[in-house]
Amino acid sequence: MSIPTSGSHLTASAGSRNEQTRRHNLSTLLTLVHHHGALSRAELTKLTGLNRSTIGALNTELAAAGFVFESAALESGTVGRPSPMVNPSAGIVALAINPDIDAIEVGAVGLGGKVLVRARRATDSVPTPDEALDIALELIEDVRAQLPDGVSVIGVGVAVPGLVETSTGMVTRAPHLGWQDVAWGEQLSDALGLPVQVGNDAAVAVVAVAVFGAGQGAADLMYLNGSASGIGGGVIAGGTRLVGANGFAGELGHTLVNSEGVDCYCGRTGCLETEVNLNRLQAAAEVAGISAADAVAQLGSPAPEPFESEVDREADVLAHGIANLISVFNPEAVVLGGFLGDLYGARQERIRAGVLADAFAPLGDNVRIERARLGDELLLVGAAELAFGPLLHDPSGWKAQA
Amino acid sequence: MSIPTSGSHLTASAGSRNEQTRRHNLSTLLTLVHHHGALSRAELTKLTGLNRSTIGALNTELAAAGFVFESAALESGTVGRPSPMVNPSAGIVALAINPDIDAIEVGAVGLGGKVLVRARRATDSVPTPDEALDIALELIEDVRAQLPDGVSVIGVGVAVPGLVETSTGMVTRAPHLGWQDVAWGEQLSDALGLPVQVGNDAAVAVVAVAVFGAGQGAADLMYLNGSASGIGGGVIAGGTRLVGANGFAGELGHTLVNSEGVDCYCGRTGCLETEVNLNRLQAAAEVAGISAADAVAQLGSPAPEPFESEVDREADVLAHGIANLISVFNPEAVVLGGFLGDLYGARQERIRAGVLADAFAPLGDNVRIERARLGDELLLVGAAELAFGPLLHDPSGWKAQA
DNA sequence: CTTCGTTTGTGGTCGAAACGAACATAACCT
DNA sequence: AGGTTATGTTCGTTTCGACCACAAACGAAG
Repeated sequence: MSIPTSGSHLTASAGSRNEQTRRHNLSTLLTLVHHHGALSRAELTKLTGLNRSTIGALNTELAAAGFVFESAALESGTVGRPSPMVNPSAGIVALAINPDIDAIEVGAVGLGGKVLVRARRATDSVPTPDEALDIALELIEDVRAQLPDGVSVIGVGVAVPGLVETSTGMVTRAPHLGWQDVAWGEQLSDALGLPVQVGNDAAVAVVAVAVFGAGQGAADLMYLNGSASGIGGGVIAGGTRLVGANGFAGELGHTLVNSEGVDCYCGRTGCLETEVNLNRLQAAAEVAGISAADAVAQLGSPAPEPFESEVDREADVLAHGIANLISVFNPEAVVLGGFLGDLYGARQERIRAGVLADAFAPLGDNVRIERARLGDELLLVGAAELAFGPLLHDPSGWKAQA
Repeated sequence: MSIPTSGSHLTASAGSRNEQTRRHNLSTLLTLVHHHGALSRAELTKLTGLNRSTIGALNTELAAAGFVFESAALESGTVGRPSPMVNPSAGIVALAINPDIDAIEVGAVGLGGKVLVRARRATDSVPTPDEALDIALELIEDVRAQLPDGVSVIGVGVAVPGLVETSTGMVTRAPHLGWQDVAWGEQLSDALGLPVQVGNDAAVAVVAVAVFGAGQGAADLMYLNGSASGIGGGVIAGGTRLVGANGFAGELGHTLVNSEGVDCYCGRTGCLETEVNLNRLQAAAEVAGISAADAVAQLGSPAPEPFESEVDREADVLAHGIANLISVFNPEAVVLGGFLGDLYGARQERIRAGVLADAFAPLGDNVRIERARLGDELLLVGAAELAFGPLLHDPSGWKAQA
């Protein structure tokens, strides 16, 4: 027996130069510190397998560029010379924007993934692209004004509820916003003079979950988010987000869960999102004398029929759907956000048991099911991650700007 | 707007040494030549982006090790000095083994993916692990005897119809063979004194499809294979095989296609494999006066009821199932093998139309649906690829043995 | 309480590995 | 013969690791 080879890329192509090694190592180091938080130099040496000298040199370069700073060692209590900590610099900031149907939200996120400043403006109606752009620019001004002196904004990440062409920043189709073929990324970039990355909100969220949220550390992860507009989601497989040939992979809301179910706008019948559905939950709540607005809050406590049975039904269908997807992806963790998280909170045992009963024998046993943790910061953190991408990928290319 | 970042690994960790560059480049070159076939040095230069000098040096090293050989340039008809071709050496061979319920098959596959020699022995009953091992060893002796002098066997790849622990070569559970917790890989390795890699047959097949078969060149690919024992499959996503946390991802035969369907042994109801099923097809054939053995052959030609309707039904369900999976994976190509390939051959338009009608709007349009091409060589080529893995990953590590 | 050994880790210099640039040359077409 | 495309070789640059000297913590012995 020898080296296992699974997981290697089948399509080899790009050659590697000598200087790419440096780029890769700088990227690795900065990414580690950004995702994991402060790490000692000794820990970095162990994690990367690189030589102390090399770590030292790389570190000096990152510190000189202002991306990290060193601080005194923690009081460890162990023998030996203490190793200084390498911290992500909070002076490096990404702006995150989330235009949605009822509000525009903007945040400033520091390297390390902490949200430093937030601003939100509710809108009376669904904003047009131009309105959203104007509001976003105003909010950005507010946010930047609140940032301490000396921070440098390295870019902007946008999370849009719709299909996005990531390479151009074009919003191809955002049905809930009513946007179509809008070059929002380019317009924003022109107005700000900053690089802008645009992504789908679910795709952005799953990255946040994987890097800073409940899915931290899992290389294989499913994220399902329930909102008024349906169920979105995303998948991390082998440490990489599942993208698909056209960037549309991971439409988990449209997996079949009940052939006898309700017709879905996607043209099919009995999709997960038509069967596990916030509107249906709220409708049942109102019949039971609970206001639609309180439906989610009431999930935990005993409630009159038909609300109780509807909650049970949705929990069962959700479990069935998760089990179905587990046999496809064999994930390490399943993270539930939005009202799916609330549903799970209220029917944890029922859903867990349903998944175990339904999933292919060995797969269900080891799966970690969890609620999303980052709450309303999820999209901001994820969008910022989009903006941090180029920096993390090639720190040396950014030295000039810092 | 700037560099797109999708597809990058979220979990950075391993540092890169200077010598890894060489390993990576050698690997890239050898993999290109192995997968793509003979390439000129100039083409290699363009594909890898490396310097001519470097390509020359790498090439010399690979040739010295005996993995490739140079030959005269093709008569191109273009101006300029002709560039010599770099060919995969057929003197480097991997052995491939496929123990199945009714036969053991062994093949010798050369670098470049060509099957050089095959041997097969049918068994009267399902072979025990020991029986299978003995037969395999005999067949291997036959095969090696037929190989020309001077070829070197670099390893063995095994495709097993069951769950496999790839790191140890342990067959955890192979229900159709009735094997459980068999250290087949280790036994084989001990008997032969060669490195042995064991993999699941579907996983192995999808790699063959992606590298040498109908899915060639597709970075996002779904493969579905129909056999008497059900529907197996695998997924290539972003150029890598979908593995999952425990190596069990891609159980595509157990996605739900009909909640009102037949109970499946997996515990659920209406799985793709219970609804699109060879036995049901054969049963319908017999009622229609066609022998079970001829059922698949009759797929193309008009046939009496109820066979005709059963074929239509299975085609429709297959289309529905494919559409469902397309919305999850957004693949570039879908490849159908076994009787699914025959079914597609007979009902191509119907299945295509069904997929288009059912799939999420933009996703179905671009998908290439194809029949598997490598036929009964598929598993051998795939298993050999398993054996080639370590060599392709690190050619310099193998120089000594050549 | 001081001292000294042990442990763990940093800093700096030097050498080795690997790739790219530049120049000279070779082979093909028109 | 001239233009075009490609190879081969030498030399310089980049980058990492090995090695040696030294620093900072703990703890045991005097």
